[in-house]
Amino acid sequence: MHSEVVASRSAEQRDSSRESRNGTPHLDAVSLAIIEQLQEDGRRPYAAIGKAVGLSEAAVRQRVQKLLDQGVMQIVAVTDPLTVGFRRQAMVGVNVEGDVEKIAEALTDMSEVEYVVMTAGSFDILAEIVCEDDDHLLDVINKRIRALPGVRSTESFVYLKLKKQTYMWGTR
Amino acid sequence: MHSEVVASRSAEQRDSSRESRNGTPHLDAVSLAIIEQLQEDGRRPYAAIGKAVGLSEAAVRQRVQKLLDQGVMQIVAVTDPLTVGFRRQAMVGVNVEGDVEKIAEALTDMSEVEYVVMTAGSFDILAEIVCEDDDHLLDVINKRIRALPGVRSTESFVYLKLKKQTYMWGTR
DNA sequence: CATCAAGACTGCGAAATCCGCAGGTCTCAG
DNA sequence: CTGAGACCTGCGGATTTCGCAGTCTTGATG
Repeated sequence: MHSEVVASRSAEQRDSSRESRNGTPHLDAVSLAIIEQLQEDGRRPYAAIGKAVGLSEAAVRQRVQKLLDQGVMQIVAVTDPLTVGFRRQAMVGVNVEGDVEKIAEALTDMSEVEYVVMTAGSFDILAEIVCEDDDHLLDVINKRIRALPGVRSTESFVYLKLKKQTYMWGTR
Repeated sequence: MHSEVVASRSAEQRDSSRESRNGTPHLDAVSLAIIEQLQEDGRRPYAAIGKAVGLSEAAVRQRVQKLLDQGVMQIVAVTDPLTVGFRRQAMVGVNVEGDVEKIAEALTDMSEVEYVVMTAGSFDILAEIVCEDDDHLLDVINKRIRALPGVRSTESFVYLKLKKQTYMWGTR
């Protein structure tokens, strides 16, 4: 039993503050294991996590706090907005001429936009938007997004039904 | 201060177990407020939530437990897999001939697939996949997804950079 | 080589939180 | 009128969280 992550301490343990080239903090195996635990249950007690990854309660607590502070992970409640009820949701593919980053930034600033990712392929950006109703959705897409200078075209995919939503990478 | 959700108790308070036509439980204003609290911080103590929404600690605890049991929400750690490091991620649009639901089901069963949604528009399904590396990604898209009987075509959008990821609907 | 600073872990009380459970209230059905 | 169901509050006891002091290792410095 006890699938501990031994990690032998003298190894690359000490470098969880080192930065990799893209500016994001390096994560060792123990932190990954902690994240996995919290992907299963965001409220799992530190002591239980510690037992699972082979660390003391206090150490886990310090690591989790750092991961949160660094923005590497967040512990939140997630729902399917459609299930919750009164919303319209859609994915919007955007084509940009000029500075893609700038458009992505503009989308990020919209409160209706939950998710923005820059992609390779026939869209430059994918953005997920959550709205009150059809009118609101229409307004955001046509009046706000298409109006951004540099947006060449958009294509919308209105959500009909969410079938899966997990956060379990690493756990396999 | 104290943005309490009064809810007057005699009103539509008593029906949080009633089902709306699509089989999902009805949520009253108080449960929504609780979810909002947990969208800000998934580990917020029940007593603090109770103070914010005007309920006792025990009542909040019971409601949260029920929301989790019903699958209306989950409390989890979320990260950007790309930030965490060693992964390739992509959104795949799928066109189906025949039973869309069945294909969606098949995608749901794949561990690399994190997110599946049925949509209206030029794709029938959007699926987000998380992979170890390019080989793995290629394998999943070409060998596994395209091989499903009923999949007419797919189009992939490889993630370059995640710009935004929030869970704050309702909080605005 | 001795020393010092930084980073990470452990141990440990005190304070806060979580948890189960025993009522109490209200509503609806019979 | 009565019972069942749903939801709420209050309350101890068990757990967990929290802050902090102390230890150990690593790496830089004189």
